[in-house]
Amino acid sequence: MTTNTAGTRRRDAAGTRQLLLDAARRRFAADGYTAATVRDIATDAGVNVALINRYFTSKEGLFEACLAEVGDELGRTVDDQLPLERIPHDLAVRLAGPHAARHRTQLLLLLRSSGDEKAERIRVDILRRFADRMATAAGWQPGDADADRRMLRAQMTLASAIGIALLRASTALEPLASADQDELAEPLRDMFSALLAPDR
Amino acid sequence: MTTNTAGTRRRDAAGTRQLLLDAARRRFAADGYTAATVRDIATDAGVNVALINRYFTSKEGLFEACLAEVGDELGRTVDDQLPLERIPHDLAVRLAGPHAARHRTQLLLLLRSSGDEKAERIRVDILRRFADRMATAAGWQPGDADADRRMLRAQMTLASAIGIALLRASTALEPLASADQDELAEPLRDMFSALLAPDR
Amino acid sequence: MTTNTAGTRRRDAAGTRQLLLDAARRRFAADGYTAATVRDIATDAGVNVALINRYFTSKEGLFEACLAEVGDELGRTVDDQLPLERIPHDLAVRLAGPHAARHRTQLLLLLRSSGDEKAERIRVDILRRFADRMATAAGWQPGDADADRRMLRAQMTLASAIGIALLRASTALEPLASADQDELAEPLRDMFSALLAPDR
Amino acid sequence: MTTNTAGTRRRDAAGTRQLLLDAARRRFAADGYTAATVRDIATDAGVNVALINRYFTSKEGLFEACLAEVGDELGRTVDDQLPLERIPHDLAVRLAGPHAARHRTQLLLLLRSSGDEKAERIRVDILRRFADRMATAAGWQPGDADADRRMLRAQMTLASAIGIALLRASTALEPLASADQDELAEPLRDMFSALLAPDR
DNA sequence: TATGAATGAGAATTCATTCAT
DNA sequence: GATGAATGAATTCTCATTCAT
Repeated sequence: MTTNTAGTRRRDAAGTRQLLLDAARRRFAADGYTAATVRDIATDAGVNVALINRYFTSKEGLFEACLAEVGDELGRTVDDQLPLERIPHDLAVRLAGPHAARHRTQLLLLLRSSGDEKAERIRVDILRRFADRMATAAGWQPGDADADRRMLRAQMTLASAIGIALLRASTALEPLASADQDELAEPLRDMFSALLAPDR
Repeated sequence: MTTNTAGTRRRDAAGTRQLLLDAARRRFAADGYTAATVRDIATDAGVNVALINRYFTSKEGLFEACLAEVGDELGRTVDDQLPLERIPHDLAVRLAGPHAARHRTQLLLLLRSSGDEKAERIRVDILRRFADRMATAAGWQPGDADADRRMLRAQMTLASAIGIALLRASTALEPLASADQDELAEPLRDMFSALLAPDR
Repeated sequence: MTTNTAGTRRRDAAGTRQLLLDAARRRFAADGYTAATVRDIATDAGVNVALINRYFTSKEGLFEACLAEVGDELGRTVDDQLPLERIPHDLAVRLAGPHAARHRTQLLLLLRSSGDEKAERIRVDILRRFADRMATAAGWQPGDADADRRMLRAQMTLASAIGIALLRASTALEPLASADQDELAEPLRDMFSALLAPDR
Repeated sequence: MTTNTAGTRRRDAAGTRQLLLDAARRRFAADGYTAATVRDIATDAGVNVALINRYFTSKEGLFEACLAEVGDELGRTVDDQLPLERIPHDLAVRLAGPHAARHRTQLLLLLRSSGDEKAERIRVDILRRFADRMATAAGWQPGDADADRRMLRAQMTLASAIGIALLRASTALEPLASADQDELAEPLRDMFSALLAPDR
């Protein structure tokens, strides 16, 4: 039975919703959509399973809500004006900084597919927006010559970052799995400038 | 499907086994371990479901066999002596060349986890061996100074490649999803030399 | 919905109770006991679900209360002295007259079973009393010769009437479903006199 | 575990299908669509629940199959040429004859609704066909003057018969519930001739 | 009185696996 | 070797009900 520290039932809809979102994001990111069960998520959240359907209609709905939340967070945290030089460091913080656990789920979720069309649209939108910002940080404009090739590079950069996050999270591959923020920063810097600033 | 003159399926254990392995690899790579159903796999292979358990004991066993096969293939195809300069091109071929469909499943499978410990061990072994070869191609030796930092770079390179493969396969993100071999080759070259040959 | 000047629902236990009874009767009659959900009923009544348990203890209790109310209404409206000749017309009014919607639920409810023993007893009592009144209207006395055969006829008459009500309500079977009061009256007259006045 | 008399698993798809259909018809007829559970049905049939989905896709599908089967049976057994005089007797046999249990479920099923559109269409079709045959037995032709009024009478006759079947089956209302074939035949005769042969 | 958050039992359905043929 | 019928565990979701406010 779900009890808060006082031993009484929690009665805070918004709080419960958020507990579910947090637990779901972790589970979906770590196990993938299908392998994550609503029961696991509810247990992690310390909340009754039925509340998932109450608040999010269905498992699909919960997944969409997770994606939407990640979209919002990335929209807020990834600053348009972040200069190119800061991006590798920013990503290293994301991958291995003090709040890596939460940040990493943002990236991982972008690789998790539920098969549902609506969720898929949200996911691709986020990826596209994220890549756009990288391109912008690299000083590229939509109308530039070679805009398409540059966008490809931005997307490859993003894909690489997510791939690194995924391999770090899901695989006991050393030294990658345990590399700390500083160890990651240097190669990331090399990689990013090679991809996003090839001409300099 | 292989049929004899009587029109019935040939009773060919090895052939049936291989049909299942091929179908399973595609499904596991595309859908992930949990989302791929043995029924789908058997149907794709044009074979009775029960044969999966007969030949591979369980779904787990089938997954392990797929991984093992990928390990063998990579062991054979990734040449020890492949010079560093050829690796980006080789990878571009893998990602977008004429047999990309089959090659890509090799990479994707390396990100698919079943939760089973034995499969996990196989998977990590393959990844490690793969990264080792890249490091070797970069001219690094196990005993070198900075061997650890270099191994990290090799693993990040591998992770990036897999991330690109995954995003291409699972997401309608253009232009990345449809980029052809030549379009991929150039940025891959930049990225690989930045990661594997930072000093030159 | 009854509201006071402050715009909040009037706190009127009796009124709320009645809103629930009305909504429940409609739902139980239309959908059957199991298919009718307490949430649907509460929503129809414009009332909080929990009040069903507060006022009627349980869904069972609400169903019993509906039946009891129907029993009361039929006891009041079906006049002992109603002459045989008026019964078909009375029934036609019930089935297709201006207040048919509400009247029909009375009949339909008599066919809806919850499986609960107490409700079942109420239901059978109502049916028996209803059939008794028909027999009485036909001029029969409990002690008559052939009392049993006559009671059987009265019950068959009742069953027929309910069957017609049910088929009209639940099935798009034309012309039965849309027949109006006058169209129903004539055949009902024939049927009733054949069953209840076979000797004349 | 389901075993036949020999203690071995049954391996007869058609037989198992039929066991499920029989059990389902009884349950649906007796309890209604919603109240009947697939688990009950499977247990009655002595068969694993999952086979319902295997053979009928869903509970809905099973219900449709039951209706379709009833439609076929009624199509075969209700003879076009059955003279009017035989119908009441035929119905008495159906309601209270030696195989009443099975026959009665045919009628009851025609009052059970699942809410599914397809099932509803099947149900109405059967009712219409059944009423048509009664009208034909009464010597009526589609083009007759008053065809509509006569069809109404045929449908009311059918509704009455079903109402009697339902009240007999679902309610402990004596003497109706226990009346035997002969006791039912006489009033049925009166009722049917009053409705279907009002002019003679 | 009324509300709505929370719960637990039970529903239908899916799926890997086993077994008889 | 191959087939497909049968099984049981697990999954998502619904629903009546209880509880804190």
